[in-house]
Amino acid sequence: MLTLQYLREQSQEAKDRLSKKNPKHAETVDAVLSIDEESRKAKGEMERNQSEANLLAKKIGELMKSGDKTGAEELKAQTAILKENGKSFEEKSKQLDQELFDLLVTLPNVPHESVPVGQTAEENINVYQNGTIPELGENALPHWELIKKYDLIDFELGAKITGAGFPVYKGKGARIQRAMINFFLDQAIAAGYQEVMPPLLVNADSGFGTGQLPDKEGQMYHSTVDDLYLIPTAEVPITNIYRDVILKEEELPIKNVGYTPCFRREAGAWGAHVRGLNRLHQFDKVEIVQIAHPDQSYALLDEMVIHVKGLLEKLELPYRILHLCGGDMSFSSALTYDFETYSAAQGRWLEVSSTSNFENFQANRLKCRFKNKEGKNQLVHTLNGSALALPRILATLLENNQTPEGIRIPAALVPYCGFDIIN
RNA sequence: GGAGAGAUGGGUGAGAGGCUGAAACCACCGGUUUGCUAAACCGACGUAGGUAGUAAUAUCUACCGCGGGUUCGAAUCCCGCUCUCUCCGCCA
Repeated sequence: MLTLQYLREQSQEAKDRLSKKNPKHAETVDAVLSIDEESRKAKGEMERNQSEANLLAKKIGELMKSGDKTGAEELKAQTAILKENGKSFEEKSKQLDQELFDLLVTLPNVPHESVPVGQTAEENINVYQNGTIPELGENALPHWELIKKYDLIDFELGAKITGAGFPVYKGKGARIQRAMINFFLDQAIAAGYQEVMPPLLVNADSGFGTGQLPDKEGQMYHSTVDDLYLIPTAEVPITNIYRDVILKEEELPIKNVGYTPCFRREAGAWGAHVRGLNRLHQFDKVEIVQIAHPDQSYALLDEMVIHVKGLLEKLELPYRILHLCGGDMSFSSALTYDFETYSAAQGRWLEVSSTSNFENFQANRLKCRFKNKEGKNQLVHTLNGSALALPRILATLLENNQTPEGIRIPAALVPYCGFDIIN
């Protein structure tokens, strides 16, 4: 959620930048500002009224104590009208606040000035590419065929137990999952992240804190009996650790890493290109999260990018980094880099990480602040990135590393797997 | 699941309709003292929002788990909810 202060003080800049995401937002900004003004006026009236009532109540108290009952009764009569007015002022103010809030939550984060102009994925800018794309030849199999051939994952079995998109990993398929999780966690810990293992279900407050609610409710599994949501990413519980927290400046940056399964309904997203591991309802991901000083957040974003690059290079996978254009960015993000690996048998780039700076957009909802040098509470910046999401890494790894003898495991993973080939 | 107790500022903890935005103690911060450290003493010390001012600041409003209610006036009384603790039951 954008801060009112920013919209008031930099309304033109906000409008210009929001137009990169969608030109319609400029109108919303104007509407927000006009309601804000109205709301402040209403609050002023309400507070003056309340101030008068408080004063009278005090006087009545004094009269009662000195035994002047009739004087007290006279003043009491005067409070009736104030009370009546107070009610209507309060109602009006509440209504305006609600309107303001309802509009404010529809505004996405303001894109960073470097964000490319564009509406679709085609307009993202390829800022980096590394690794060699293997020549697989005629008989190369897509990962869903390889999975069958080597009996690594059973999609039908998962469909029987739960439904489509809930795979059952078996044998070396299960072991390589566990290996990747441990590898990714160890790499993050070595880079200075503290591991956390958060709950997999969250309440509505947490969903709001990171921006899943109220808008993207349909993307999460919802247990209505207890009003809890299955997490779509570890970002939600981990970032919400810092909800309603005032940190010390010297505690920043906070770096957390966590492995969790992620649950996504992916409503409406099913269609072409979702075979095999390309899109699942449940998948595993290691997520890195940072709570940062605003002055440092972009330097830390670069650091996160370097971390993710390191992982992909250790896995020996060809990848590229996209600087997302305004129209392709998520609601909460100010700047996002997507990492894609090239899955050679499918001949496609697959998104395996999304690494973003949210600036104070999430922090404003979370009320996560730090006490700055002037002793004032200031919103932190939040960042997060996948490091990494497993299924498409596995898909790429299987496809790119297939040989007549079997699937070669990259050296970095061998100690974690306990085997160096799947055959 | 049943019974009981509780939730107050960074922490401990008083307050039981008006003198309480909240005692006291501890921590933190600033200062005095000091060879250094410590101690002692003095002072400041919650959050959010509005208004005035370039600003330091002043002033108003709200907040004692959350949401309602009673009252001229609520941390304090009443109702609902959430959470914590203790005992019993069940249980990986």
